Amino acid sequence: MEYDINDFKNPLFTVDSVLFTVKDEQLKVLMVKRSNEPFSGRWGLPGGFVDVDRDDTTDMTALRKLKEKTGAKPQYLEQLQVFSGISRDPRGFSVTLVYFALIAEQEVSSRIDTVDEAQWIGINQIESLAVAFDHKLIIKQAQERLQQKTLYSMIPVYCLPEYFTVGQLKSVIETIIGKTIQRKSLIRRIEAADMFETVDEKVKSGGRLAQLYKVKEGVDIVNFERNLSGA
Amino acid sequence: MEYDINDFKNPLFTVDSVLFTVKDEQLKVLMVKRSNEPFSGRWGLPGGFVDVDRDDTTDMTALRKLKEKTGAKPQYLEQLQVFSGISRDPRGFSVTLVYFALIAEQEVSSRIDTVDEAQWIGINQIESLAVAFDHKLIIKQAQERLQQKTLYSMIPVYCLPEYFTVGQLKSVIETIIGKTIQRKSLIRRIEAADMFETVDEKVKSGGRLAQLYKVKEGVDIVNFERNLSGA
DNA sequence: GATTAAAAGTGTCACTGAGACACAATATTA
DNA sequence: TAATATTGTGTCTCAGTGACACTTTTAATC
Repeated sequence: MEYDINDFKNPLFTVDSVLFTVKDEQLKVLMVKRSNEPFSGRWGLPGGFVDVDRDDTTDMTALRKLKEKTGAKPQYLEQLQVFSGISRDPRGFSVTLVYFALIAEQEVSSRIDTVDEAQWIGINQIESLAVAFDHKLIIKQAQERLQQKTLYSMIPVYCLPEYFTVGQLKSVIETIIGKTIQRKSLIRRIEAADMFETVDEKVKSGGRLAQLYKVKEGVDIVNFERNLSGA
Repeated sequence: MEYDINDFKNPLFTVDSVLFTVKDEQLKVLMVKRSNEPFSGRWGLPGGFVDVDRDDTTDMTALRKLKEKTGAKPQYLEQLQVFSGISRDPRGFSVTLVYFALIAEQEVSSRIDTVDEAQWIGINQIESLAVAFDHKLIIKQAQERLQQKTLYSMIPVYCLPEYFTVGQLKSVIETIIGKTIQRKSLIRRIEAADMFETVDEKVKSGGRLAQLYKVKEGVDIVNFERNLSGA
C-alpha cells in the first residue's frame, strides 16, 4: 500500500513563521513585503522553502529565514500548525508549516528600522492590511495560541530582554491577553515556577526600585495546573 | 527573496496518523505492517503521500489513509506535529505531518480482526517492537499529548461509543493517564462542561443501573481551567 | 423473600491557588 | 517636607479538585 514517490505530484512545501513581540504596549507581528509572485506587493509572513543542503530540519529553515529578516534568533520557537489546501496558493496544492516565535523587541529593533522590507505590524492593523495567502487566518490562530499559553505558562518572558522586572512582565502579559492581571498572582507564579532568579541589581521605574529577574540557565517552560482568568 | 520552485529539491512529504483507542483497559495504537521499502516488514503508522487529485487538505489525506486501514472515520482528529530531518528516511530529507486521532474500539473491531496487515498494539509493547522510521518517538509524543489533554478536557469520550456511562469514561481516563481519578470530580466536570446529555435509558453494570450519556449535537471540546491531578 | 456484594450516585469538608484589595516600603519630583 | 508613583507584602474570599463517608439500586446467593 506504499507508492513510488514519482507517482505523485509532491505538494509545494514551505515554512513560515509568526514572530511576535510586544512594543509600545502593543502586540506586533513581523511582516515582510513580498517582491515576488504570487501576491507581489502584499504583506506576508517571513518564510520560504526548505533548503535541504543547509537545513537539517524544518526548525532550521524557520530560524534561517527569520535570521535573514531580523538578524537575530528568536528566544522561543515552536510549531504552530500546518496549513494546507488546494486553493490557498494559486500555484497549486500547497502545504505550509507555520512556526510561532517570540523575541524581545530590543534584539532586532536596529535591524528592522533600517530595512523597510520587514516591519513590525500591530496585531490590530493586520485586519485592514493587504495580506498574502491565508496569512491573516494564520496570524489569528497564532495569536490565540499565544494567549492560551500565556494563561498557563510564562512564555511571555521571551518577549523581554535578559533582565526584566515584574512590572515589565505584567505589562507584556496584559498586552497579550488584553486583560489586566493581579500583580500578586504573577509574583506567586514567578516563585512557584522556579525558573527565574533574582539579579543583584535593581532598576528605577518611576517609583520604588524594581528587582531584576532573569531566566535560569537551562530551564524549560513550566506549565501551571490552573489558568489565569484575567479579570 | 522568493525562489523559483524548481530551484529546490522539494522534500518528501507524507501524512501519518497515531490512532489511539482503549481496549481491555489498555491504551492501543493502530500499527500497520509495512510491505514496501524502506523498513519493509517492520511496523509503522498508517499514512502515506498526499494525493492532490483526491485530497483537498492534509486532513483528508489522514482520514483517507485511516479509512483504508480501519474502514471507519475517527471520532477525533487533530494535528500533532511535523517531524522532519535529513536522516529519518533513507530516501533523503523527509517531512511527515503527524495527526493524532481517537476512535471507539467497537467501531473498527470487525475490520481489524480480519486484516492482519493492521493491528492494535498495546502502548507498552511498542518499545519492544520493530518499528519503522522514528515512529516510536512520534507515538511517545502523541501519548504525552493525549495524557495532557485528558487532564483538562473530555477528549477521552472519543474513545467510547455513542452512548456511554460515567464508569466507562472514568475507566478510559484512568487507562490513558495511568492514575486513578475521583468519580465525583468526573461527574462535576460532566455537568460543568455542558457538552453531554443524559439518555432516557440505563444500562446494567454489575451493580446499580448506570445512566447513559451522549455527546450533544454540534458541541466542541470544552477546555477546563484546571488540570486534574490524578492521585 | 432476606442477605450480601457491587457499582452508581450524593453530601460535604479540606486543600490549593487565583482574585481582590488594603497597606507598607522606597524611589522621584515639586 | 509633602505628594505621587510604583514595588512589594499580608490576608481574606472564592472556586474547583481531592478525599471519603454515606445512600441508592441492581444482581446474585442462600
